Amino acid sequence: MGRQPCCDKLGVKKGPWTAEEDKKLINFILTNGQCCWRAVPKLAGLRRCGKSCRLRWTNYLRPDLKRGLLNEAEEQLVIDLHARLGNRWSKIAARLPGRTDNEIKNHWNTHIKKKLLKMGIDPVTHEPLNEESKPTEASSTSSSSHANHLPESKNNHLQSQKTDNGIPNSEENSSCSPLTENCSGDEPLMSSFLWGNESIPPVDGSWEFPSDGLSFNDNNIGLPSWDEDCAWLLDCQDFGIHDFGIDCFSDVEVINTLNTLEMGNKQ
DNA sequence: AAGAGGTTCAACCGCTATGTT
DNA sequence: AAACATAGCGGTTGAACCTCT
Repeated sequence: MGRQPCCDKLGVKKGPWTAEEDKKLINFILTNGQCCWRAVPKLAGLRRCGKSCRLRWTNYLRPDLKRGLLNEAEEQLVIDLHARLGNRWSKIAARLPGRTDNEIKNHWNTHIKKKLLKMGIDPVTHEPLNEESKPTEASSTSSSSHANHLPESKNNHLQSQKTDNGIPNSEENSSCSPLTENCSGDEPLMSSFLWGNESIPPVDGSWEFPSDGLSFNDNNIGLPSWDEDCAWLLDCQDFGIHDFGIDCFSDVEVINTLNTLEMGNKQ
């Protein structure tokens, strides 16, 4: 059809990003905001495809990203949402603040799939693998009644309940499932930070990022969305690792970003 | 200690959806 | 309405890392 490639293949670098490239991209986006990814590489002085820049930013450099493995509450939420939405990773990720679709997809394929299989649950249909499948020893520690928790999935998987705007109504069904019941878990600090004393992840609107741009939790910092106004970011120019727009983000966001940058600098 | 095999995850690719002209 | 441009999504890949023998 003669459609142009997303970028000029000649002279476009591929493969892992260097700390220097990361810095350039971060600096550019903090200065100019997210717009026109196709133009970003040129303007930011990167020999990368715009697509690659977008991916790097959304999956790794965004200041609001959480790092590390999903905790059990998040994992359970992913399972529940997957039961309703299927492999719509971006939709699932939209319900988990600070997590990316890529991260969730990877976690699903490497951890959750196996976990479900071990429990005798088909990770695709969320139904028991066979009528008489019995949970293994290991799985019985997680749940002895996981099947009871999943039936809702069956129908919703094919015909997910959606609100008027297309967002599935998970709130009303987000009952604490067997896995979640175990979520006292490995990361009590993280869990308590994320969900407070709740065993159910808060899937309320205040945590949601609008699809048209990042809007940090305005309940606590009252920042404009990135699309509304990026002027507040201008002071972040020429940042060093330790002056990365500290005031702009919540503590965790700042820590995440600093960690990201510092990790990058070690490469 | 070292090699083999398995696992993880960042990044890429191709496709689709949506917006613009 | 058609053609094109761009953003975003989901599947796949491959290098780095880990574990086992």
